[in-house]
Amino acid sequence: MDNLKISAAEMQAIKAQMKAKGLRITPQRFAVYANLLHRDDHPTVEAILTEINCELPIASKASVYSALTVLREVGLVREVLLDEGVTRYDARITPHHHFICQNCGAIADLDWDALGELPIHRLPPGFQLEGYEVILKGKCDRC
Amino acid sequence: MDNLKISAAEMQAIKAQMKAKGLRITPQRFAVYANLLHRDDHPTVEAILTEINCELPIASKASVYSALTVLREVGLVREVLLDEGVTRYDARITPHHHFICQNCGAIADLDWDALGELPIHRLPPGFQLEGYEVILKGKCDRC
DNA sequence: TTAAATGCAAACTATTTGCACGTAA
DNA sequence: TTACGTGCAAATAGTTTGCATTTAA
Repeated sequence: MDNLKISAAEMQAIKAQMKAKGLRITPQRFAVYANLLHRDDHPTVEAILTEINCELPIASKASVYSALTVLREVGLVREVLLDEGVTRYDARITPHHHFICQNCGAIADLDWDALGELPIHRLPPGFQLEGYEVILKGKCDRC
Repeated sequence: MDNLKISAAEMQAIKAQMKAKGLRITPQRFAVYANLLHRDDHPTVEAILTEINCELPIASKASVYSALTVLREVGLVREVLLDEGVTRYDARITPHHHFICQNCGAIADLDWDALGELPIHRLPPGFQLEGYEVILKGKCDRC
């Protein structure tokens, strides 16, 4: 059912999270969410599809899109707009920033407290701030 | 040739900028760049196309894509990844941040110095920072 | 049992490409 | 004059949709 080696306990925990959001547990949805939880490379739909179908076919592309849509709707995953033309997904929903390597394109998560509180001097009048995200660019450790 | 009312002087200035980058001046390229310089709504290709062809047809969609590609290559315009599925363009190349209204989707520029210097506590070892951009989310003045 | 999810294929949208023709320098 | 740009149409890539079939609860 799944090419990840996860304990039964963790499997239950993941399912519990999904149930708590009112989602029906299907093998496809579980595979997508579990896969996303176990990687930190902000994969595209294509990449998720390849990994979960690696050993034996489990989900179609349409189902991956569908699973991601509901998972996003209930707030278990979010999409990241860091790449041209493709949407990438992330199951890490606690606030954090992103570092993009301009050499190899790698995307690294940056803990929220790696940056201090953002000093906002002046927001245009009438604007209400609800959140922010910083995108850092440069060279990663491997480049 | 163009539905914008710009002075001959400004026209020359724009052409000079393009020539300085080694670009051949064609009506299509000029229209695209001049249009982009005169708006601040980070338009999509579709929006640019509509505006420059508003009075009389001047450019095809392929030419707008082509113009944007060269303009981007020489650094006169940049793309902004703030929207799902579409690439938006910006002729404002000096560093600035973006505010996205989560209600109406409007994208507003935020001057660089509206925010203070970003306090970077700890960057992972081996990472070299070259620049950053902040994306703020909330409600704009009209919502 | 049954409302909801899946899979497939077709539709759609954004973008790219190939090539004959036109034009800026 | 000629290398380069344009326009059109066809190709590609990412994503969405319609519908018959299957399945989780």
